[in-house]
Amino acid sequence: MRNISKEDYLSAIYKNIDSNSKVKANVIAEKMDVSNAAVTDMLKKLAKESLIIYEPYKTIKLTPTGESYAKNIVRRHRIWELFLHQIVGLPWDKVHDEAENLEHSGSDELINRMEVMLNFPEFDPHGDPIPAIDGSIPKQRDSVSLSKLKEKECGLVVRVNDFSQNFLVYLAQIGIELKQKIEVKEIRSFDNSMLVLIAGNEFNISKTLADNVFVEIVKN
Amino acid sequence: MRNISKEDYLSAIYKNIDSNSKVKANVIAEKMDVSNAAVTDMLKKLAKESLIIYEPYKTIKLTPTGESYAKNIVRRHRIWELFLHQIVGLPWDKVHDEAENLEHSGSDELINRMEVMLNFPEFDPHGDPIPAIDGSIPKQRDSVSLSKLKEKECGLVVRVNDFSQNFLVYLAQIGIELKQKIEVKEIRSFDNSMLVLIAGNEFNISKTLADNVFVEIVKN
DNA sequence: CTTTTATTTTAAGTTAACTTAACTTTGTGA
DNA sequence: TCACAAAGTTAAGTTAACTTAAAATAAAAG
Ligand SMILES: [Mn+2]
Ligand SMILES: [Mn+2]
Ligand SMILES: [Mn+2]
Ligand SMILES: [Mn+2]
Repeated sequence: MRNISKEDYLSAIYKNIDSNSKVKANVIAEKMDVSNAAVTDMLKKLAKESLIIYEPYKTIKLTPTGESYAKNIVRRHRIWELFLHQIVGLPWDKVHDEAENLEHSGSDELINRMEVMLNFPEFDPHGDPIPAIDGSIPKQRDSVSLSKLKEKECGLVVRVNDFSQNFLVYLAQIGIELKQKIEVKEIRSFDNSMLVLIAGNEFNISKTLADNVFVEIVKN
Repeated sequence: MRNISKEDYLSAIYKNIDSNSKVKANVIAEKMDVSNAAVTDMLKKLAKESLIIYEPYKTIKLTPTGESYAKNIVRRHRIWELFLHQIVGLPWDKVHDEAENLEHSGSDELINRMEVMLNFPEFDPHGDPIPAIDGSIPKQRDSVSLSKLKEKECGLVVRVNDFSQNFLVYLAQIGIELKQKIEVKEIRSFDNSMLVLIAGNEFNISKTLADNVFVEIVKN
């Protein structure tokens, strides 16, 4: 049977690898909300199974086996998210929590079947790429944080961080969704909040909000 | 978070209550493939939570709370089964194993939403009743085991035991599905096998097979 | 460099869910 | 009715996944 705990650790490791494909144990402890000691414990187990490369006091690296294992879990998670969104009609702010459990259930056969139903999708409801069955990752469009745009610039929403359910609910409320066009009208330099135009309506958004929305810059 | 083990015990207890609403610990151990000692252990925990009534060496009974808890799990299981069958298109022999894991995931909200998508279904793909959200159980049509029919009698399939995947695959192969009409042409008394007519084709079926198919007797 | 702080590991202990082995209770059938 | 098999419990031990507290190491800062 699937080992939920190990799967969650591996996927947390995968999602937190830095530019040097390394992860600090520290970060994992925080993301998983467990003690550092628990992480050390698990790292030893994962290393014993050759899923990670681990030496005391060093940063963690995934082995090729570990990486493909991790990618498979991320794949399951994101396919579930998209399935729940598109087929079941769950709003994008609810899919992450459901998928967090569902990712550990469902045979590969079921996951693949859902992938077919969804017509081999490349991105989940938040714009994150869905690893294919062969481990390849769809290329994402070049994007920058909305907070990087200058006045008068325009962007198409490519991805949003699903870092808080409340955040996603609010985005939906003001009309921010994938592919939506956003124009920056004004930037207030004292707090970096922005006045933006979304589908004909103006909204004032905080720096924090803008930081977590990623857009592809477009003309006009 | 949901407690998978406890949920599986409760649902096993529920599904094995006899005519006196009692269960033997023994039976649970077998169904769950664990030792009797493990069952005793769990029974104490469930009793401490007032989910069952338990006294050493006596048979088990569900409390009202325990019963509604158990029914909820059965409900989840069967809604998942039907969802996988109708929406995802999984064959009826595959849905049980998937649902066995999925039944522990998915918020109540998700389960209810699937129920709506399925238009408040009353029976799962094997003809077992799906408890409603209020705990009520759809009434099943009067049925008898196919093996009870006499020569020349006819029945409509109302329910099948999903006791083996292989069994379900074979049923599908010979055209036995819910609502299918079956006519008994001949019975061989030496082994109680039957020659039956299903959608224009004749098949010889064993007593064991007939034992696990339940039909509503009809004229003609 | 050396001190301080942050990170990581080790040690010891807990809890849930199991196991096997030994013992107790119950129910059956000669 | 009593002997014995079946069912159930207890005892002792294991494993996975955690905890806190203390010790070790690494990184940062003066
Ligand atoms: Mn998870
Ligand atoms: Mn997502
Ligand atoms: Mn289950
Ligand atoms: Mn079923």
